[in-house]
Amino acid sequence: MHQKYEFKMIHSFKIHSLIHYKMHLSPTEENYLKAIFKLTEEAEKASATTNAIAAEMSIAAASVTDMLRRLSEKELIHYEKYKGVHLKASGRKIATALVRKHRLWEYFLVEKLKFGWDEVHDIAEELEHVRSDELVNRLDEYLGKPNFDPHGDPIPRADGTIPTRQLTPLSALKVGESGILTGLQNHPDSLMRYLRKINIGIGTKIQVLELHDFDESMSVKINDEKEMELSEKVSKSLLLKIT
Amino acid sequence: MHQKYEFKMIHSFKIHSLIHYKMHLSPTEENYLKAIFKLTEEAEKASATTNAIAAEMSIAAASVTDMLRRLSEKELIHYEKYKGVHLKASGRKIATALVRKHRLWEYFLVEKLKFGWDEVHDIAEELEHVRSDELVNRLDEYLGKPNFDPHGDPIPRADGTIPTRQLTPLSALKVGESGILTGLQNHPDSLMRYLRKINIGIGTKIQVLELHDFDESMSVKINDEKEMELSEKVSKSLLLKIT
DNA sequence: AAATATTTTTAGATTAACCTAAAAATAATA
DNA sequence: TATTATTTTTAGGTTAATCTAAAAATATTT
Repeated sequence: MHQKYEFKMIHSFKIHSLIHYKMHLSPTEENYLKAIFKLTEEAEKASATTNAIAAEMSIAAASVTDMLRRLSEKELIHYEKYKGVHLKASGRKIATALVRKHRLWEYFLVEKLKFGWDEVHDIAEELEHVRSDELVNRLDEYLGKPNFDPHGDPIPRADGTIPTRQLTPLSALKVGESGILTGLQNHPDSLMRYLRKINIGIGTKIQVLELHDFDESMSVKINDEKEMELSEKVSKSLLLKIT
Repeated sequence: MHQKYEFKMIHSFKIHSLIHYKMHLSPTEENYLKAIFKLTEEAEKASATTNAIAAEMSIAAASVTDMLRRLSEKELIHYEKYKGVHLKASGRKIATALVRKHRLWEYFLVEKLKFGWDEVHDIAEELEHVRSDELVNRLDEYLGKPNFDPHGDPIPRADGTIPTRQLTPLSALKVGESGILTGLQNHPDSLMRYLRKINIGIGTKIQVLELHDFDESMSVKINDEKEMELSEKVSKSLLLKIT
């Protein structure tokens, strides 16, 4: 009898640290990993603060602390009290897979279902939590294994690597230079609705005609046709492939 | 001051009974409505019992009672203690919309992503909870507004109506008669994997060659080519359009 | 109709994910 | 460096959705 209990105790270490076929995370937990990914890897910061995560997710800081403790127990993040947080390899893997799913679904929504690029974010936010590797792979195949989503953001590949390109913000161009709009620095709804309205999108050719040093705005020519003014804020948000 | 409070009290009735632009339900609540729909409308029963719902959803009966109280408060179901439950119009609307979404996604998965018909149920179960009317409508359009899903089940239309057909179970056919497999009485995974294995699917022609009254099994000819034996259980599950 | 069996509900707990308010730790400033 | 401000954590509470065990209601059988 005593032997039996001892046997049991010796083997009572944490199982999930050995068997990690597939950890089951709630959509909420996945969203935390995504937020941390965005604040660290994508923004190239060493670590994310509790407050930054709270702001990113629009929840109270106390809730974040709570969840960080739990994600830390699951070995998905590296977290020390008061010291900020970053992803461990296992957490990064899950986060990139989520970004991959999100951007593939956005591609599907725009290319196949003909949604506008400013309409797809919230829907993809839900679709990305559907759990099926087979689904993602077949979707990828069906869409022709795209490398960039409708906003020009890179779509992480199945192996976790992320396609890159050399892009230049429109604001860095000199008079006479031109390029093709290929990505955005960031994409708040307001910017995307604005670009849609003035008919600028991924693939649009933009040439700098004139620079106004008073407010850093510029006059540009769109697709060799229309002329227009772009503010500093907009020109800094547009990433071009130089032609 | 007193007046002000009185004014407030007079207007403090339940708001959700007036403003029902779009009630926000959790996936869990949606699943209860779907289960009740399946047990009443689809099975043509007057009402569903607590135990039946619990069995359908694989949860404890006590949990069901709890939820029935809450769905009843939201005016989605008609529920009296110990008397069983059925959907109110508002609940039925939500349930049919869910079935519509589920079956459209199944159609997408099979027709576009080339999944087998026995692989799509669980994935569609998640996809059906993605909340966007625009998405469903565009998906419907993209798929060519299909009326039946890959299992032959009717896809409810946007207006809530459900396409119908006159189908006959294979078990009711006499020797010599034949038809095209057009639907299934029910579709447990086991049946679908079996049918896949023996190469029978929607559209397959089946002709009765011989009836064996010992066990109610039958010999049939498949697509005018292959002969095989089908058990009573299988022949009762296959719904044909008589040719 | 009484006894027994079954179904359903109630009571009381648990867990995840949030919250607010207060306390503690860290960072910034005088 | 002492004080003040900010950030983060802790403490304690809430709600949704589940559970088990016990009680109550309904149904079935003798």
